Amino acid sequence: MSVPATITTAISYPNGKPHIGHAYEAIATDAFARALRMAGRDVFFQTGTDEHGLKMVQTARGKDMEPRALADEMSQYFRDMNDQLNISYDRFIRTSEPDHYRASQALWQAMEANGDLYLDRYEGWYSVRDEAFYDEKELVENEGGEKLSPQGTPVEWTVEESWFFRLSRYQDRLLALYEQNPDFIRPDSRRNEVMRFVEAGLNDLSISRTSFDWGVPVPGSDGHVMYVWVDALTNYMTGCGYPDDQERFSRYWAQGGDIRHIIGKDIVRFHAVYWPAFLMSANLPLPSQVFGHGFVLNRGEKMSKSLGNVADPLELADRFGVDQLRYFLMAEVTFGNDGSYSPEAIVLKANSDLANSFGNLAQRTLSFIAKNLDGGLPHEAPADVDAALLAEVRKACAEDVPVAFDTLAPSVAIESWLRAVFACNAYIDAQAPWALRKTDPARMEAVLATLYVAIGQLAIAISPVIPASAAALLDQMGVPADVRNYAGLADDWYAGLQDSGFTLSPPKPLFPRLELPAEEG
RNA sequence: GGCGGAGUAGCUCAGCUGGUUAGAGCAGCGGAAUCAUAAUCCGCGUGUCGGGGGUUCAAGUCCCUCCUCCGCUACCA
Repeated sequence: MSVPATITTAISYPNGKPHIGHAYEAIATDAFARALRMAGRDVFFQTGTDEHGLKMVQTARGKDMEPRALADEMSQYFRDMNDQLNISYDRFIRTSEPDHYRASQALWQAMEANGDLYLDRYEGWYSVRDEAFYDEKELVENEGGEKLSPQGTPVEWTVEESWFFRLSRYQDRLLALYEQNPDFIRPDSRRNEVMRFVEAGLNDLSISRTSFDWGVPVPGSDGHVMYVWVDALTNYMTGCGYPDDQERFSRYWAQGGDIRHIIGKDIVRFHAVYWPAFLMSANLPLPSQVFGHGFVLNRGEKMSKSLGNVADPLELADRFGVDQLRYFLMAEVTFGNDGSYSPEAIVLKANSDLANSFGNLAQRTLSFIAKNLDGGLPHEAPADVDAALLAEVRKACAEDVPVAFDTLAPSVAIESWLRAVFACNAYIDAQAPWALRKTDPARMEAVLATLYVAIGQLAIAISPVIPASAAALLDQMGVPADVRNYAGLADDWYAGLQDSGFTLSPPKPLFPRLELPAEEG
């Protein structure tokens, strides 16, 4: 039996609608999860929304709503986005759910039992708008002598009773964790940053609030709700059955298990420092990897509401196609680096790779078979060139692509795959079955059979990235569902398909050519 | 200020512990083919590898320095 795999996105804070960054993370994680399943792994893939905290309270107040009602409404947008982008999550978690309250409180009590929590006072200049305390020296004054935060928001001297977590105790254990597990934080640039941060010394962390009540209540401490990050991070374990479902928990959140968090580079510290410290304190297993991916920029610029360049991922998916968008983001952006997108870039990439190279390869091959063999499958009679092509395709699909996905390098996976696609196009041109049709029909069939197998392999291999299109193609080709995985690449499904008397219908193009967008106004 | 990353063909980027004429994709130019979604295939790059200096028989690849961009972090009290 293979080791179970747990993989998660960060949970999204739903005080605004999803933007392309949310879509990017969901798509990447989905591709990894699908690749893991294709490798035969028992996968648990979770995403969801992080609904507590002051900002939600304030946003709700602005709309004259209750926080919970706002969370209900906004969370749905994220669920819809996931569904429309064909994200194969096993659970969409909401931190407002009862079992999550239970998990958060159990974690809290475990940390408390370990002597890591204490009650103290937190005081300082607090900005309600920023939800943050500032040092005196960070403040600026306006003309009226009123003190403002660096962001220009009003601050007031606030004294708040707060629970603290003894983060300072965990410096050495965290550093040992990073040193013993070089892949715990990836990419390396993020790992370096975190290590420097921890080496510089850790302060205890304020982990409760009394100024609002939209959160998980601190057990046995009336008036306190948990700091959002304590409750947010716990979501990963909630979905794994913590604390009540021991069987499930030991399967998906086990010591030494394969547990990966795919998150944005802006929240690496919470996942790579606070989270393992909480878990150490509670005596629970740690995740095996935290991957901080980059941001997707709009034409190289960071998206912001004031610039008016916030992209709606569903609009892009509508316009260009879900799989086209997925493919673009996975192929064009090196995972871990920032990337850039524009409608032109999406169109260019989708057309050249999907429509022209791969889609057209399938179309020209399948329609040739449908026309010239009445849809009957061509007979194999492999010559050296045929075997060489299949060996190349198989290596790409069964070795290079899975390895790249496993190291969370989708652009590398796609590069290998695309090379194999190019090889097929070169092969069909060199073999020219349209010429063989009159001169050597048997050889023509051998060439077409070779291509049929190759195209099937390619479709299987790329399905984590473009699941719907790949499935549609495999359906057209009659490739059985049970070989649509990495093990199936070694299976001789073609012979079986031929024996079954399968007939190929005239194919329809998979990826319509996209139009270059007119000037955006 | 400290630490770290990045600066390679028009564009996006590969180039591991230094070693044949510095690579890929896209775009561009020329040709072939016509089965196919006017798609495909073949051929074509005189690139100061950010500037300068150094080490070495040999540096994009190591050292120093400078410039630009980015990230993390600390601070001017």
